Amino acid sequence: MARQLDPLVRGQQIGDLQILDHLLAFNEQAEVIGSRIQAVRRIGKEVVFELERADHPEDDWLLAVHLRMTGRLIHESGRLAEGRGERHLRAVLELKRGRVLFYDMRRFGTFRLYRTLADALPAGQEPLDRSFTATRLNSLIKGSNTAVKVWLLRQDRICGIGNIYASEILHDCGIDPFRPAVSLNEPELNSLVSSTKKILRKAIRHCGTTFSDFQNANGEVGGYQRFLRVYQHAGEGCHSCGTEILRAVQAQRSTFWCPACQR
DNA sequence: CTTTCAGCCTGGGCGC
DNA sequence: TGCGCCCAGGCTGAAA
Repeated sequence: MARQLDPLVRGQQIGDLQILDHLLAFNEQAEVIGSRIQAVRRIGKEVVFELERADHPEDDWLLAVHLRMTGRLIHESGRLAEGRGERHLRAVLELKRGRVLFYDMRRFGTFRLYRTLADALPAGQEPLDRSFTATRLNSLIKGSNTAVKVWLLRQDRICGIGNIYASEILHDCGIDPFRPAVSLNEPELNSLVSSTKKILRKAIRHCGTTFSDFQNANGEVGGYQRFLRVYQHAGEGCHSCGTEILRAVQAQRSTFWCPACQR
């Protein structure tokens, strides 16, 4: 989403920011209006608009949008999209040319203004950085007995892995989601790192996963769902071995796995 | 420190 | 048609 928004809004001045949903609890519109969007990028799980303010060019403030479950940012130039209506429209970012609309059915999404880049950076390791290695993963796990699937969702350790990809990553590297994180040996840590990078890169390449209402910046659906091997495939045969895919609940989230492939 | 749980919201889908 | 339940790319705070 950040990748698609960037060329559409880069360099444009923010004319207005309308917060339509009080649950967003964002009241720093005055700080944002009038600044220029230098770039849009992803930091952790947030879509971040890097801002440049004419009166304080040395500051690099950042408007960060966390989409949570159902949030989406849709760019529109010219007339309003037909059919979409105002139903779940929560905020509008008015630009010189066009606007960015924030829709969020479940209203879990957040807007935040960071005053420094350091404030915007999450505590967890960025999994697509070169610095994410088996050695680094081992030191992050640091003896944790937490089930590896649950551990992968800890944003203060690794940032950016969500519930779909946690299951997909573990299936890809053949690791049982219930294994304590600390129990992984060196070859397993290595393959977990490479599967994490492989699955996340592929998902980004295909613009994410659509199974209900996810859309990208152009209001189009993602394309990764056809690559899902276990997520929401309970009861079907494993793509690799034919064994029935199982579903269980770990930490109030669904886990999907193949009991034969994943040890 | 850990794990579990309710809660935040809205809606789709299912069985009765 | 309605009702109750389960489920949903996330995360927080309280309790155990």
